Amino acid sequence: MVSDSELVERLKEFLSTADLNTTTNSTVRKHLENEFGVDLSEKKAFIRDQINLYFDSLEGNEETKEEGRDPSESEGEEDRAVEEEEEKGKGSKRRMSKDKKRTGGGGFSKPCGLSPELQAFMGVSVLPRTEVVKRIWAHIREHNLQDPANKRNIICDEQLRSLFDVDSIGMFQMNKVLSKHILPLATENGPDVSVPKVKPDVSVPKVKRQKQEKGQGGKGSALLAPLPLSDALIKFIGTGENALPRSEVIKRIWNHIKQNELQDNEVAYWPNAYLSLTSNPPPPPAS
DNA sequence: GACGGCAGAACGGCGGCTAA
DNA sequence: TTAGCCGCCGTTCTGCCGTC
Repeated sequence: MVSDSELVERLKEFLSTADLNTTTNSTVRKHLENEFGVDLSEKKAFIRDQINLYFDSLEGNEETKEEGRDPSESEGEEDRAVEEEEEKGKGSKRRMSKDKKRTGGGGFSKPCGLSPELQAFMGVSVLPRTEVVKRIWAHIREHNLQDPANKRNIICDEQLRSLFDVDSIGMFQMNKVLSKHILPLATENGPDVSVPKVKPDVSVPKVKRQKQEKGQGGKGSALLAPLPLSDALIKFIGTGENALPRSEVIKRIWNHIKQNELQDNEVAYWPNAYLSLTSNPPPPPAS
């Protein structure tokens, strides 16, 4: 087996001579696979990281070089490549993902508790969802459990059957069923009782769903949904209505501010206490 | 035709953006 | 200021489209 250090060394050598405008992660990986004569598909992430590190180090060098350069010459090949990509409207996702790289273990990287069945399978009680999926796929490949006719179908062995309770399962269904085995970790304040999101109609493709939702008011529609009002707010509104959309409440407050000339230099000096929803509103300040 | 790149499905949470 | 919306994150493979 090839060591990581050997991989990195050859990767750098290759990148230093390769045409960076045409070289991709997979061409680098294939080159290394040919060179070492081994399958590096399991090293995909590692190779990608090393390529990113290589480019990061290049950018660092470029920046230091550019300090003494004519600013008009500072637009390097990469900038032009980015501009070209933007013109084509392609690659935005990839660029965004690099630029907006998130830190911290939120989302899928958040450690989760595992069901007893999954614990038995994984050998640990806490793992991030991504790691669970990764390990299951490693198990699938190791035992050759993919349906040759349709590699998206997984033929369950005893271990997987104990998890999924079926003889075969689609790769997407697998994730769905896995969610039953991935549990929120208990916090200091007790178990995580966060309310699950209301699931959209999964029979409709995601993009179509989004378009439909936009068509029905889309963004901001939630702001138009009537919300129950506090006693103080009901008293303030003065019409007896006990539920109003948030936007309507704010509109009426602003009407009140304007009617009573409570705004000074674009800043409403209406004291917060006056708007307090837990106490009787004091009279507005005398002008 | 070969190849590269993207979309799509499934999941939950974070952070930026938006509207009033 | 605030609640909600939205995109992204990682992982897998297939199918489609564009480019050479």
